[in-house]
Amino acid sequence: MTHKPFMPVLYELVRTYQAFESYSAAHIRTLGLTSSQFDIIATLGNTDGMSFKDLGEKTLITKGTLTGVVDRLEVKALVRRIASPSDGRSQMVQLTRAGEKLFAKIFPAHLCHLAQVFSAYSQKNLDNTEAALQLLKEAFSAASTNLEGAA
Amino acid sequence: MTHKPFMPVLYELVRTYQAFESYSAAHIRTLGLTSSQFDIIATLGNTDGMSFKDLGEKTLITKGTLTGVVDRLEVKALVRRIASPSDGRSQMVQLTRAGEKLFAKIFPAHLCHLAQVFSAYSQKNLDNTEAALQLLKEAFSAASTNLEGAA
DNA sequence: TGACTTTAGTTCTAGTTAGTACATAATACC
DNA sequence: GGTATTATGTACTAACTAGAACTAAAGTCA
Repeated sequence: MTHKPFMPVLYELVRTYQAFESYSAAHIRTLGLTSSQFDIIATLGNTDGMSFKDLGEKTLITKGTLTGVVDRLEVKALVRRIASPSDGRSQMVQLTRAGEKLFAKIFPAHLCHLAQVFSAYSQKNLDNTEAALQLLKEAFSAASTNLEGAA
Repeated sequence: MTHKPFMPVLYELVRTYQAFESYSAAHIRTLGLTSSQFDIIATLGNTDGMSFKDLGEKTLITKGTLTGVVDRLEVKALVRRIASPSDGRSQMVQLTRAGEKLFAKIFPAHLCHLAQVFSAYSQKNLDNTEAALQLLKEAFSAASTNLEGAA
């Protein structure tokens, strides 16, 4: 197996992700946040708050990292921690009034920034791209599962 | 503009990239390297070395980061810095004997690890995915250029 | 030749990242 | 009820990250 026809796909995946990240992060930085911080604000927006566990699952930020990101947002008074009423181990994270205000201001602005990327995309085009990515994601997921089975 | 049909595409892009990164990095870690370090070794393999500038362009690691990654590889005696003969500002980075040996050992192993992801992919499937990603990458690139023009 | 600009790499800062070890709380089982 | 296991969040480490300020070496051009 000397020929590796899948390498261009991986190359494009990485470059495309980096292009997205750099395009998105540059805008978010002008709003005074990092990508991770924006991610948290956006996930908490229009909710009553959620646990670290849920927040980590939605944003794919691991719990160790999440502690630090929430710490910094708490210093900025954009989120607060409150104890879970039902589970003594668990903390809820929710937007403060200032956090909600920031969310209402920057979330639509960022969507608008992103929309510019897709001005030339048809719905069919979007669907195709989404399907291709979904398939690839599942291929990684399946390969990971195979490894676990072997171990 | 309340409807954002492009969001699922971005969601899948991020999840797919993370699935790749986590699948790939877990394997590389068992080989004793980080993803960035592997990236450098793989890029330098089968070359006579290259400048920091070229290495940064190929791996998309920014120069400030690159200094640190190369430092750590130098401590492991896998790469060395040598002054450029033609440019007094420039340093060449090249694999040491040990670095070449490691490259010869782990690069094929990692390709093999990655190949397992694509076992169910046809060539046509690969081509479609690559084309979709390329188009998306160019859309980000075009949107970035528009911003610069506006600034 | 001398002043200005650009380029290459390093240093520094603030932040994110995964992973591991840990304390505490909840649950399961006997 | 008491013990073992599991789950939640925190603390810590090593590494990566972008960005900005800096040094030194080229290049430019008058």
